[in-house]
Amino acid sequence: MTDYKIQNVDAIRDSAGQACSMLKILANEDRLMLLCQLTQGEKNVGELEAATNIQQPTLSQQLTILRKDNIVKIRKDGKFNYYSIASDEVIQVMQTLGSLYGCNK
Amino acid sequence: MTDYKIQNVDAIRDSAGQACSMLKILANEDRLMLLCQLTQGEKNVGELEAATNIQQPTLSQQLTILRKDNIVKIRKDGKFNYYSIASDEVIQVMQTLGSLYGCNK
DNA sequence: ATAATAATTTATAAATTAATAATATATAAA
DNA sequence: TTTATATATTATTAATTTATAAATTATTAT
Repeated sequence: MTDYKIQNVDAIRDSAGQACSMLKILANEDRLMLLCQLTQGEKNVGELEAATNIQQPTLSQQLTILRKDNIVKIRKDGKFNYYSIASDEVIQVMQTLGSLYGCNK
Repeated sequence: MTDYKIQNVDAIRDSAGQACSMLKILANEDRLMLLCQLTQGEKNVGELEAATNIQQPTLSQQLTILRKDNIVKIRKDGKFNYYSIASDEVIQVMQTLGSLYGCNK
């Protein structure tokens, strides 16, 4: 190839890396469905199950992934576990996606 | 679980599906780097290689994926292939990501 | 024609993610 | 304290994605 000017490739890759780890988590239909629901506010697992038709163990699994990456936070109340979105970045991306695909309507 | 009201789950899943197929393509560090570059305008493969340090066959492979999903379009000029972003949705998402992580600066 | 440059394609192994089923834990009600 | 409900965890297999290397095509210049 010809010689072109190289400018702060590492900085760009670093940004891309950060954005990418978030996108990898969003890039799953179940998780996206769950986050869609949570953009409307806190919901417990049963509510999420009813709103998404995702079977319970799968749902719990995906919530665990979201929890571990600090995308959502949990609040326990009796035998119910309530989830809500914890990441401002995710809220913003979900907003953009919602306006493009209507997935948070 | 308790019984909750179910409303248009299928419609939401459909939206999530669409958004998800786009996110799956963005959720790769190399592809994201390339799209970052292309938000600045059309670039040929050599320029993309220099700007990203992605080795050429990998780069070509990822561009093929982006092309097949109509995320980018190609313009051939002599022995150079110029790429640019073809999807308005992707432009919007990249813009949001750029404002959050600075990856299109 | 031959060589050089720009880019793509193909193949394969390794790694990651998703799908599914079974089991376990925690809280509350009977 | 047994039972039911809500939720989480673990294990296993299947599928998808990524990484890497080798070979090929296309265009231009010599």
